[in-house]
Amino acid sequence: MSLAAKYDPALIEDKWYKYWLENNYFHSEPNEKEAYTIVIPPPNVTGILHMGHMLNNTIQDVLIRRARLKGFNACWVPGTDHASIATEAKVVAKLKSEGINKSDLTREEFLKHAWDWTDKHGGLILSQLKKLGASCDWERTKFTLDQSMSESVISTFVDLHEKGLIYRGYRMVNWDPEAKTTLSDEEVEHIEKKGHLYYLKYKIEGSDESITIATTRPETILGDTAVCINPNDERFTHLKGKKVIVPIANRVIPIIEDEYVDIEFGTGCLKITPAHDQNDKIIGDKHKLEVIDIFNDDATLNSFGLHYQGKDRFVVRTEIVKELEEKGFVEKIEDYTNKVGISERTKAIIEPKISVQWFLNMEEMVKPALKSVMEDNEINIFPNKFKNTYRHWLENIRDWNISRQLWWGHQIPAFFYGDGMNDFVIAKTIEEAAVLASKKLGKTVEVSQLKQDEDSLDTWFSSWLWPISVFDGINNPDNEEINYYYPTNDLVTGPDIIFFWVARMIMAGYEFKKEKPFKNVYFTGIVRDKIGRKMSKQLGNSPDPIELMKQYGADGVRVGMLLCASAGNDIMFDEDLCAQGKGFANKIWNSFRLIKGWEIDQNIEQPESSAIAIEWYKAKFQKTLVSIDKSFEQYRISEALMTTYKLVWDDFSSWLLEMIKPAYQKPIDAKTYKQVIEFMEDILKLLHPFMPFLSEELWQEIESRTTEQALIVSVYPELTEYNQDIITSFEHVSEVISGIRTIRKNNNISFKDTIELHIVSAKPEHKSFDRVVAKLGNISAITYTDSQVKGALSFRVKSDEYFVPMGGNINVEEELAKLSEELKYTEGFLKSVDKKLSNERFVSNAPAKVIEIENNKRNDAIAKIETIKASIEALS
RNA sequence: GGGCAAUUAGCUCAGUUGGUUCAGAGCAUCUCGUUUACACCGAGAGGGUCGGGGGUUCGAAUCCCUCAUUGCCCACCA
Repeated sequence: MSLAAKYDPALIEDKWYKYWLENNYFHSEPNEKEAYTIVIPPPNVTGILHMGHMLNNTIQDVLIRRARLKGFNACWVPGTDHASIATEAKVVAKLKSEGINKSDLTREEFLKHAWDWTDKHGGLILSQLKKLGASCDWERTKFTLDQSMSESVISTFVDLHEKGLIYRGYRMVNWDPEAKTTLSDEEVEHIEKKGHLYYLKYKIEGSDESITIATTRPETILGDTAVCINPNDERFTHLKGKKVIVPIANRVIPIIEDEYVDIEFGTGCLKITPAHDQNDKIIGDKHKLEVIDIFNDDATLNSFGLHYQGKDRFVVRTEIVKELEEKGFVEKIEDYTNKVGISERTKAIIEPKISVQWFLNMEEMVKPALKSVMEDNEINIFPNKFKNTYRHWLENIRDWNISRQLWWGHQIPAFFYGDGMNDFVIAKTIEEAAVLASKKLGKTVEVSQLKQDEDSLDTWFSSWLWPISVFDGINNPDNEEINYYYPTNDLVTGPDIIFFWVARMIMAGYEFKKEKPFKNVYFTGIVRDKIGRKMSKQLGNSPDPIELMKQYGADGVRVGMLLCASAGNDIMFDEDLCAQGKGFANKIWNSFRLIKGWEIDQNIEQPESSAIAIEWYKAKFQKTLVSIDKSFEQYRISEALMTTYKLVWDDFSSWLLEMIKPAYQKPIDAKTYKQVIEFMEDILKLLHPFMPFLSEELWQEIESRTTEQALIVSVYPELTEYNQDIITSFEHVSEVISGIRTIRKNNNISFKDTIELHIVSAKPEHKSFDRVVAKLGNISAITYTDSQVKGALSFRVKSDEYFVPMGGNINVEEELAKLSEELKYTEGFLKSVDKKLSNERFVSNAPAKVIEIENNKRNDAIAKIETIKASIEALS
């Protein structure tokens, strides 16, 4: 059967993916082998594949496939995350487009819509991963809202509450007015925003005097309950104990003193709005100030907003400034840039808001998580630099606000029997809650008298259990699977979720399993475009991975991604690299085509050149194998790929195949052929993790295989001792061949014309490669001589000299010029080495080894100078 | 405001304890080549005072100081 001249991925990718699935190669069950486990960072259930996923999952698949080949029981657990706020926002938007308001629906009705949406769009991303070739154990696919996953979440909530770590608190939290929910501190991003600093005059009560405060948020004056000065500020000493009148609202509020106020900033005078600013809240609490909340949940003004009631905060800002100006309360307005918090998900500007929320006390939980990473090296973080980030966050951690005013998620298992803030019990079910409540109150409480908390839990409160809960290790703590697969081996994810997810998984691991969740964390870079911008929908600079795969093949895109994914750096993605990946696939394909096209003759002897070529390649392959292993150990995956790339392209295709290639239309000897096929097979094994489709295709093309013999479940090449001398020897030889090619090129000698080669060498130690040199240089005869050849072209490798006789038909001047330049360079080199060696301090301080090296350099240079001089003489 | 990282060829990056092969790789560029696997090819070539400046050392891309630029993280200054 003949192969097409070009590799066409479209023809084979689906075929092999189906084949792998049908034979259940991705599936893992606990057995006697050592486990190698990765849990996928679960993508949003309704999300679609983007370049970040591509990178992330390609790396995971590389690791998993490699582990499988290396004989581990490889298990890659896939799944999706319900992504409460993101998904709920999508559903709300969709309903809105249909004219339905969330507020008009009951919780049950809304959830019905959300599940419909999830069923319709959910899982798309998983099928996209299949296109990429991801060898996940699909039978294990989990969703964070699955029954068992939800039970895990609820039971850990109950557990933490029993331990006294979960509490309800009336606090200032981050409020997202668009999603109408609170957010954890981690879900708030800070961006710089241009705005203004407004200087507003407040009249002193019973006086004509006024005091000027500076604010960036003039609309909040309606919630002011004090004006604060620094007690040490002499400018305001006379105002101590007085009261001021809030403009427009005309409320009378006190002037208070607190050293918090920076005398230097603004006017040195600060308005206090405890309901809408974190710091003001603290000061307010300290001075027992009244709290006036002027906003509704959507950040429109409420009745405290007076005639601005019902209008949006930013509309009010503009309008109130106008009114203040008209009424003469504005002293001046300056341009001012400050940081504002925005919601990570909805991008809405965060409103600090005081409300009752659920919190998890992190103080104790942080300790084992810190220790395992920073002290015990139980968990390794790559790249190392993220350890600092990790530590800093954990050391400064604050309690985690885990409640969200959302419906899509795990409803908090708190059941209220009364209206009081603490009139609740925590239980896994409402029935259990009734029992508990009865006990607590000393009277029978019916299920019907209980009302469950409306709030849901933060999405991360479920995903932090992921490595445990996917193996049902919360509900069923001692089951076979959790014992076998946990702790997992590698976690591959982006550094942007180090706090959200990674740190919390580590905490959960120690809290609920008393054991780390994974041994290694590998943080990929963030995928950027080739000019360094983060990929985003808004910029439209993110290619569609599915389209890319159509264009370059999944293997091509995988290679393209990995080539630019150098460890520890952001990824500057350039589509050209996928083209390179595709080109590489084609190269491999054609190497195989060449081999496959040979006719085999059982009766011919193996040529000498082939025998030595094979010996050399064996050594080279082994050496490369060591280097690849080393790269993987350090998660230098792009390096491992590049090493493989060069092995295949340069060593295997350009050198080995050229060396053993039979003459045109001549057969190849059986011995060489057999060996080359084995080499090809080993190469396919190395390539498989990177390029699973192409490698499996060629593997099966070599000969027909049983299902047990598929490449995906074959055995990785073993490390053996190798001959370094032959590698060194060949390095010399390849320079010789290169020299011959240069001579041919510079003198327009066609490759079809044979030439002769004379060698002057004191120690002809590379003789064993002479047949190879002859073949690749198209040389009719190689002769060793003692003296320079007259009328010949020459070149030198180390201290050996090579002559191509031209029957005197050469440009003597040109040759002389070349030689004298080489001489000049070598003499200069010798001079510098001599200088070094004549430096007493160098000779007395440098280690013996270094001095020996310098001496060798010196001797080589001297020998070379002699040969060049001899050549010059021979020419002139 | 604090911290971390980066700065090496046109681009993306290696360069492990300072000392063979320390100035490298891949891509791109240029020249030549329709040699019988592959033009998604082959052969060859050019290209960097290792961000600037100082210092330590016999010796620095590598260690120290300083400046500059960029990126990221953290932080309640109105």
